[in-house]
Formats: sequence, structure tokens, C-alpha cells
Amino acid sequence: MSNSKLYKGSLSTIILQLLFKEDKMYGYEITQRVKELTKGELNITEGALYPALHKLEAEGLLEVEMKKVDNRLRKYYKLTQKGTTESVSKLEELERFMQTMNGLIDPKPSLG
Amino acid sequence: MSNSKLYKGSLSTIILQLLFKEDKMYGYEITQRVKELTKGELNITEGALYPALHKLEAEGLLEVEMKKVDNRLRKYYKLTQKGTTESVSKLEELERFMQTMNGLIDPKPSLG
DNA sequence: AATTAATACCTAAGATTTTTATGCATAAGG
DNA sequence: CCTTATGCATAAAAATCTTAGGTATTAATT
Repeated sequence: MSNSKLYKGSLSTIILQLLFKEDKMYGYEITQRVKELTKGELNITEGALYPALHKLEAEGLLEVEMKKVDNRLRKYYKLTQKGTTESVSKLEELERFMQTMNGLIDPKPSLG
Repeated sequence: MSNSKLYKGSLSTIILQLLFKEDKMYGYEITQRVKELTKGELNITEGALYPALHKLEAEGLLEVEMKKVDNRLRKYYKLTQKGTTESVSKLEELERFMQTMNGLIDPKPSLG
């Protein structure tokens, strides 16, 4: 609902970035955290999130730890070493991308 | 080549934004302009561009004017009234998205 | 003169990512 | 008891992009 099409392609970056700061989170928590941090602007659907988490895990960027809380099972994800590295480079890529987009929508004349 | 996955979903925004400033452009020109404006960071493939242009035209956001230059045919695209409106709202959406992403990667504590 | 690169359009198969629509199960609230 | 919230998951469909072709003219290189 009301999800910007622009968000496409940025899901794994968001996941890695959250885990970089939070150390460990479970899926449902991620959807709620994103909703809260973006004031409802971004709503990650579970149909997108879980496959994305599984893929990141398969790539060796995340590792899993199961935990039972209130008799309900949670799958906590945290970055591996490789995931930490990737998280940093994805952040740089995001910043580069945003600069690039800014350059497109608001071209600065070359200095000099 | 070397295209950020983040760019997915932003192609139509880019097209509309270029046409907003340029008044009229043809397809090949758009690929070159983007490459130039982004210093090679973004390379729009023709396989992505042409279907996107056709879709925007079908949606009534662009209109076409054929022109023969050097015995080669060019399809010039320009914004319709509706396309101009959409261009503005897409730009706002992009700016909102970038703020949102900034809020995600660098959460500011609430003031007060 | 012949070949390659650049200009200029196009489409179709495949890959990737996301939405939509489900399903299951436990806990809490009305 | 029934609905909402929590918590996981998958599968069909839609959307978007890459890759890999195709056609044709003009300019540059060999």
C-alpha cells in the first residue's frame, strides 16, 4: 500500500543497514521498524521480506538464530563478517546513487 | 553494465524529468544525455528505454513527433499536459523517497 | 573499398524483484 | 467466540530490467 516504486531494488540495502546498527532482528520486527522509521512511508510486505532474507542468508551475508519468546518462534538474523562488509559497500552504493539522481534532477554547471 | 540495482523503478521518473527541462528529446539522445549527466554512472539500455517510452506514451504522458535528420528517422518525445503534472509529482516522490532513505540510514532522534 | 563504430529505432526471452493472495499457528482483546 | 496482532512461510502473477538479438543509415578507420 502506497509504496513508492522507487523503493524497488533497495530492500536488501535496507535490511543490511538495519542489521548493521541493530545487531540482530527478526523478520516481523523489520517490517515494523521500517514502518515506524519512515512514518508509514515504506511498508515492506512479508511476501517481499522473507524471500529476501532467505536469499541474503543463502549468500552468506546473514546468519540465523532461533529463539522462542512467549511460546512463539522467532528467527533472529544478524550480519556475518561478509555481510558487514557488504552492508558498508551497499551503503556507499546508495549514497552514490542518490548523488547521481540529484545530479540528474538538478544539474550543476561545471565549476570554473 | 555497472548499473546500480537501486535504479530499478526510477527510469520513468528520469525520463519525465529530462523532458520537463529539455522540452523534447529522442530515445537515443536520452541514453547519451543520462550517461553524460551521470559521468557514466548510469547507462540506460535501449531494451529498457524504448518499452518505457512506449508505456509512457500509451498512458498519455508523452506525445510523439517524427523528424527526419540526415535521412535518419528520429522520434521526438515531449510531455503532454498530463505528463507535465505527472513529472512534477514524480519529482516530489523521488525527493520524498530520498529523504525517507536518509531517515533509514541515519535516524535522527526526534527533536524536543 | 571494406570494415567497424556510431547513430537510431525495435522486440523477445529470461532473470530478478515485488505484489497479491494465501496458509499455518499462538497470544491478546473485545 | 471472534477478531487483531504477532510470527513464519510460499506460490502465482505482475512489473521491470538485462541480454541478445534484429534492421538501417552515416561517419570513421583501416
